[in-house]
Amino acid sequence: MVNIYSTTEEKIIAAAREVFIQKGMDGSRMQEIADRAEINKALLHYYFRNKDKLFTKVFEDVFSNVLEMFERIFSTETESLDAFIELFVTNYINLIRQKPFIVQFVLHELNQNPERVAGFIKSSKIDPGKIIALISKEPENSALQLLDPIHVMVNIMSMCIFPFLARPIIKEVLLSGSDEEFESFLDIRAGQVLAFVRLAIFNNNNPTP
Amino acid sequence: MVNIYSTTEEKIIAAAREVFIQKGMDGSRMQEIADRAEINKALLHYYFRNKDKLFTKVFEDVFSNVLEMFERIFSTETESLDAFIELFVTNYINLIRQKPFIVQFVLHELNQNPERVAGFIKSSKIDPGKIIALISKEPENSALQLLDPIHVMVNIMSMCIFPFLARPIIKEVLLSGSDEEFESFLDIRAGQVLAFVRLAIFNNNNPTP
DNA sequence: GTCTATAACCGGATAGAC
DNA sequence: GTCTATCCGGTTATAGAC
Repeated sequence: MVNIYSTTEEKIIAAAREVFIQKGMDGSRMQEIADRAEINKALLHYYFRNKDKLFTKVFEDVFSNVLEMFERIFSTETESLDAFIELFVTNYINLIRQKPFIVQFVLHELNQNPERVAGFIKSSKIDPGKIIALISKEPENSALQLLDPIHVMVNIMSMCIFPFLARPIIKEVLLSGSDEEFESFLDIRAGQVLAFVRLAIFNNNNPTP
Repeated sequence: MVNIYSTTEEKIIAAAREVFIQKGMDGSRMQEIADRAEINKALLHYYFRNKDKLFTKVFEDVFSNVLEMFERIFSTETESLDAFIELFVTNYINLIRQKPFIVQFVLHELNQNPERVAGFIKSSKIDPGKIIALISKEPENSALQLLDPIHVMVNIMSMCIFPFLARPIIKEVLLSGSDEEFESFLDIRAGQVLAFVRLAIFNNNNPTP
């Protein structure tokens, strides 16, 4: 719930985040946000003139979390493609695991408002060209000569993100329904993805020495 | 748009599907559905007592599309794991490409109403155990001894579905923004996923003879 | 079955006191 | 800054004629 020691504005944002994430922009009610922030509705409008501005604020806060992590990863110097992929996969899965709601929230907004989200990414310091280049210059004996670097990039992202979106299906249908089992699934997820990718593109399962 | 030769009920469902898919349950207006079906609002309530019942009807129709395809795939006898994966990947990507809206729609409902969707799947003839078993009994020299079959299954599904969810990001950030380029991306997607999976689990890129 | 008109309600937003 | 009270537009849903 909402920390009672924070300022009113922080309480509002925290409450709004909870509600917006769970119900989406259209499904959320200003009344519910006010209740959860333990203030009244009028005060919401005092701090953020209307629902749309409040939503935008919350979205930008949440999305900047993702962007910062990406920027951190993309600006880390790595000695090899393998090292970069390891960095990417482990950090990404870790972040999402800590804040699983992010994925759904961003994806929903992505489809309501594609230009806005794409704009955010483009105006960040993230440069996917860097990895595409890294992948492209792998030695000729590697499997990467058969694969399009962009598809490889998409493959890696897919495997990191998708399980969090399909959580209920994985939990109920592939596993046997318990939360603990899904957590165990996540415990080994990064390792499994990494092994899968290494087998596909380096033909072995060894990290670069 | 809506076929003028269909019955009123069909027109309503077609119109409702368009609107619900684009705006979600909460974002949709009965008025817009009525306009698009070229009838008036009262008639909506005559055929489907309320918005919720109409939504449920539309969702069940759409979701049964996916289920039928899965059931078809899962009941096809294949001679090898490789053949099964090829069947799965190509059919799945094909279906989604024809009806890209399905993914987002199902995923949204999945998170609003996890039990319902999981229930649908469970009560279908789909048995993921069959593939898990197929994967598990691969020869000992295969890479599959290193990988958890469930994760392999999730990997394959992720790579098929995710691109349709992240479409705007792939289009704007990884490609250079044109729809044609995204379509070309999709043209080779099934082949790329298949090659990636084969490299990972069979150590080569050859279909079973 | 289909329509017009309207009831009933809900939710975002504002006025104005403190 | 925070509250109570209220307005007002929009949306679902129904009544009732044809």
